[in-house]
Amino acid sequence: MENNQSCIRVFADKVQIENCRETLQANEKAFSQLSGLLALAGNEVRLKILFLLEEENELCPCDLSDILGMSIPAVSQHLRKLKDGNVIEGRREGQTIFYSLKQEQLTLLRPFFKHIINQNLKTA
Amino acid sequence: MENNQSCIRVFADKVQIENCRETLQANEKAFSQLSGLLALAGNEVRLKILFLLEEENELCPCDLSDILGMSIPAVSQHLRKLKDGNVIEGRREGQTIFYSLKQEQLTLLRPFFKHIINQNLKTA
DNA sequence: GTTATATTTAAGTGTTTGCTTAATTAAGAA
DNA sequence: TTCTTAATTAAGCAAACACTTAAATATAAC
Repeated sequence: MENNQSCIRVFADKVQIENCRETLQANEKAFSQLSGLLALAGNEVRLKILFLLEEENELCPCDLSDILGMSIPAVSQHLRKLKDGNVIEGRREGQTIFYSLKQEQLTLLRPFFKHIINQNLKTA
Repeated sequence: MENNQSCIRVFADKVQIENCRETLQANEKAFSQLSGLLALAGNEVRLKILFLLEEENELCPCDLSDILGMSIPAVSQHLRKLKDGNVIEGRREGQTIFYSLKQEQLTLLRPFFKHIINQNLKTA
């Protein structure tokens, strides 16, 4: 945005624009956090993982690899992102690590799961 | 996944895994569509645009550029993605194009907007 | 100890993303 | 028509993504 060729519209509502700017600023943190979560869920593989964890309660990378038909490292890297994003957590049992959804983000995620189920009902 | 070194766990629940596979397959379309929408909303700039359109009803690329503090082409490209994703639509008025949310996807989007507002209340 | 299993991490790579600047299209005003 | 404004499109590019294969880590079994 070097060359500010901003199209200063004649009819631009300066007050409205200023209000919007303030709203964004006031919610800065919320936008950043929420978009982060949505970006995580915005990957089809990760969305499936989240959905499966909701349905099955907990699953290990090995199972997910089988279910999703993709390599273990690929799954593991997705799980790491979800863990870093505070969406899932792992519990060790011997050599196996069981991942599950963290309660924290569930409020936001549940509508997605419901939506998927609903779509299914529509098709049926 | 050439070299199927799949860790066939001793305790793996084959029935569970098969059920999961079927669930994924049955909802294939829903996963692809929903992850597409979430990927759109998973970009901070686009999330802000969607939020602003909800609040202000409609806005033009020029206004959004001012509000977001980014170049018009950058905004325009985000709008295009949202339009291609069937999330927003444009209405021409002279040289100006006003974008607004499409009713269609609003059911899924509204919880996000509410969440942002709620976060704000918490902070205040 | 050695070996096997479950998982993670690291390095490499092709693809996608999101911006930039410049060119183009579209409508209105002179 | 020419000029200005609003918006889009195109080309280029750095950064992020999502996989791959190979190496490393961690626990359990022998």
